[in-house]
Parts: sequence; structure tokens; C-alpha cells
Amino acid sequence: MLTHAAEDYLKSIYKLQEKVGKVSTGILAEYLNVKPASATGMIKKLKTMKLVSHERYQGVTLTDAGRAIALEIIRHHRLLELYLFKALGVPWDGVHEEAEKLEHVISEDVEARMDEFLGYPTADPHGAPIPDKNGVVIKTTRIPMTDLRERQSCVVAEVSDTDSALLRHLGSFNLYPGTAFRVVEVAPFEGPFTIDVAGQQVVIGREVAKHVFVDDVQDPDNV
Amino acid sequence: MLTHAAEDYLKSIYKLQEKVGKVSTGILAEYLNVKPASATGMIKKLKTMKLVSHERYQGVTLTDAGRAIALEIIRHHRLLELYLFKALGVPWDGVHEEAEKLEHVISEDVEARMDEFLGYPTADPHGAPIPDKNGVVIKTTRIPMTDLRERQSCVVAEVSDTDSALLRHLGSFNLYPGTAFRVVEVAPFEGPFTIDVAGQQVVIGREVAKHVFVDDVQDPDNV
DNA sequence: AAATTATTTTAGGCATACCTAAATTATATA
DNA sequence: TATATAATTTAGGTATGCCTAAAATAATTT
Repeated sequence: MLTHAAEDYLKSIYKLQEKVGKVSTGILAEYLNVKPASATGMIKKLKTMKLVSHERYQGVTLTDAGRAIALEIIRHHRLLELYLFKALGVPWDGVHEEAEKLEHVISEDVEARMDEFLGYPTADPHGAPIPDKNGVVIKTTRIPMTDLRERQSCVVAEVSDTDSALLRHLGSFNLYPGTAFRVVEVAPFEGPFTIDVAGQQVVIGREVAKHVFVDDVQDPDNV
Repeated sequence: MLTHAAEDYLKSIYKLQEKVGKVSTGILAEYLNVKPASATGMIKKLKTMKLVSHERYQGVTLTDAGRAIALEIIRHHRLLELYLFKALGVPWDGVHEEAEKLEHVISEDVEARMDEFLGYPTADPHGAPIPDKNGVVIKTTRIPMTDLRERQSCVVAEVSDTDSALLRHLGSFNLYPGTAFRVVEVAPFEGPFTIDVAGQQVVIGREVAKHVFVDDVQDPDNV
């Protein structure tokens, strides 16, 4: 069996691979809040287990076996988040931290029961896709909110799950996955977005908008 | 924060203190499946944290602070068992193992939500009492089934939770906490018990009966 | 009381996973 | 191309928590 630390490394390598492509030791260490030397050590260990490929100074890549484990952990995490949210009413800005601890200890049996209870869901409370039991992830188009132009409408698809304060902020405007909004105004010089959510006008700073991803972008009818 | 190992030691010391009174290093080590030398090491560590008292060769005792932590962990464990059983349908012979891992990582917030969902219960699926938030345990009379005599009736109060096969065996006879039965026959020379459970006659071996504790013992009406 | 047996503790090792500091290798700049 | 800078790896150290083997202490038997 893998240690929790090893599982966290595999999960992080997977996420960074998705986000930035090549995963260097330094990037990985920064992401995990450890020193580069520690990352080197774990990478060597994972390599002996054939879970990653690695050539000195060239970055890490997951092997098929490593990716399978990474996706399993991510599935645990996201199912747990949704379960805590729906079954126990844990606020969405708290589920990430909680799931982070539980993902390493939950059994496949309990996971399957939660999956059934939730009706085999495909996204967590932040809109992130839940890999299925075989590690298959459904990828959908996700446009950063910062790409939107004035008068476009769209639906929130996903938001970053790590910053609890950001989530409370977005929650206060009802900006959950599934919520539709329309861009009223984009202030010039990288300024904030004014949007219309269910008839209410709300100002979203650019730094916040960078963490919101949308779907179903529609240009105004009267062009 | 305490390590999982330290929490397990405190919990075990508490349980052994209840069961056998004085807790020696050897007994503790055996209970935890570690060597006596390892137990000595952890006892020293817990002593520096003022969670146990210990004089060389004299056994361990929990301090008030140590007992509070032990009861907190036991509360986590038993609430989790009941939650897994009631909310997710995990069979009662599986909840112990599962809770054993979860008890160290569940937050007070999630625990409070499970407690509310369950309606502030006072016993786990095996009949063991759930300490309240302040560490208060309701103690009730628990007579070993082996003390019963022919024709007495009673109600199952509690069964050992650690042996999964035993639990499946008892479950197959519906011998859950709350189930009433009547002793039909006690075979001589430490032999098995024949009991009547809801009209069905069932034979319970003495070794099994040692792990069943009962309540509400009534002598036959026609004495 | 002395000797044997059992229990407990000390001493020294191993693996995990982190750290800092120094050495190495790669990359960018002059 | 040589040199400065940045990234990565190696080397050596810390803490946890387990182990075995040997020493110390306590309990039991003769």
C-alpha cells in the first residue's frame, strides 16, 4: 500500500500535468509546500515503484499505473466533497479541506455507497469532474471568465476549490456551478467585471474572475 | 496535535483500564499488536505530554487530559460506526474497521453533523455507549450471557465489535442490541446455550456467548 | 534466601518524510 | 564562449514509531 505522502505526490503531479504540461521538481515542491530536495527524494521513490518516469533535470511524468492511482485519489476526493456537501450540509468552502484528509482512508466499499447515494454524479460542488471507477474523466470546455466580453451570457462551470475565502465570496453572489450570468461591463485596463446574476448586478474583481470558468457562452441576440 | 499512534495508545489505555483495571506495558503492547519496548517508548512520550502517569514497572494511568482525549476518539469511533451503518448501509461487521481509520481524521464539525443526522444517539451498532461531547458516558448494567440460567429472558445490550466473523454469526440469528430472547436450555459442563429468538430456536456456543452482554433479565413468570 | 522465570526498560537500528547546506547541472547573459 | 544565475540533486541531519537484543528489575519457585 502507498503512503499518504506518495498519494499526494501522484495527485499533484497529475493536476500540474493538466495545468502546466511539464512538471518540474521545483513546481511540484512549491505546489506541495515542501522543499525541492524533498520532492527529488519522493520522485526517486515513486520511480522505483514504476509510478513515474524521470530523467535528472527533465521533470516527472506519470506512468499508466501512476495515473490510475492519481485518478483514484482524485475520485475519492471529489466524491467525498460532494457527499459532505449534499448529505451532511458542509458548506462548499469547507469540503475541500475535509476531503483532503478523508481521501486517503476511505474504503472502496464506502465510496461505492456514497456514489450510489449521490446517483453516480459527474461533478463535485466546485464543478470539477469526478473520474469514474475506471479512471475515465469527462472533459468539457471551460473558458476562463476573464475571456468574456461585454454583453455575453454564460453558465458557471467550475471554480477553484482551494481558497476557502474565495469560495465564500463567490457563494455570497450565488456563483455556484450551474448559475447563469450576463456580463454588463468590463472595466478597461484589466479592471473588474460587472455582471448580472438573476437580476442583481455584482462586481467581480479580475483576480477573482481568474478562478471562475464558464460554459455555454452566448453572444447577445441583437448583434 | 497528536499523532494517530498516540491517539490509539490513549484509546487503548482507556479501554484496558475499563476492562482489566491496571494497565501494564505488556498488556497494552499485546492489545495494540506492538512489542513491549515500543509501548514503553510511547508511554514515555505521552508522559512528557502529561496525558498519562507512569512509574517504572508500575503500569500506566490516564490523566484527566488523557482521558478526555481518549473519550473524544472513542466518541468519533462509535458515532462513525453508527453513521456508516445507518446512513450508508455498511454491514455491522464492517463498520469497526472502517471507523478505525476515519476516527483520526474526522473534524468536529462533520462529527456534529453526523450526530445531528442520527438524532444524538447514545449507542453504536454493537450497543457500546457513545460518550457525549463533554466525555460523559452513560453506563448501564451489562450481564454476560454466560451468567444466564434456563428459562430467563432478556434483551441483547452489547456485543464485542472487533471480530467480524463473530458479528456475521450473531447477525445471522438476528442477535442485535435490542433483540429479546429467552434461554431454553443450558447444556451442562460449560456447554452451549439454546435460546428462543422470535420463536426460532438457536444454539449459541459458549465461546460466542462470552461476547454477548444482556440487559433486562427476567425470571420466568411461573416460578 | 537463592535461583529461576517473567516483565519491563534501555540501547541501538530501520524506514518514512521532512529539512538545510553544499555540490552539481542547466540556462541565460555579457 | 565564458560567466553569472537558476534549478536540481546529493549529502547529512531531525523526528516519529516501529523493531530486536541485551540489561535491569520484579515476581515466583525451590
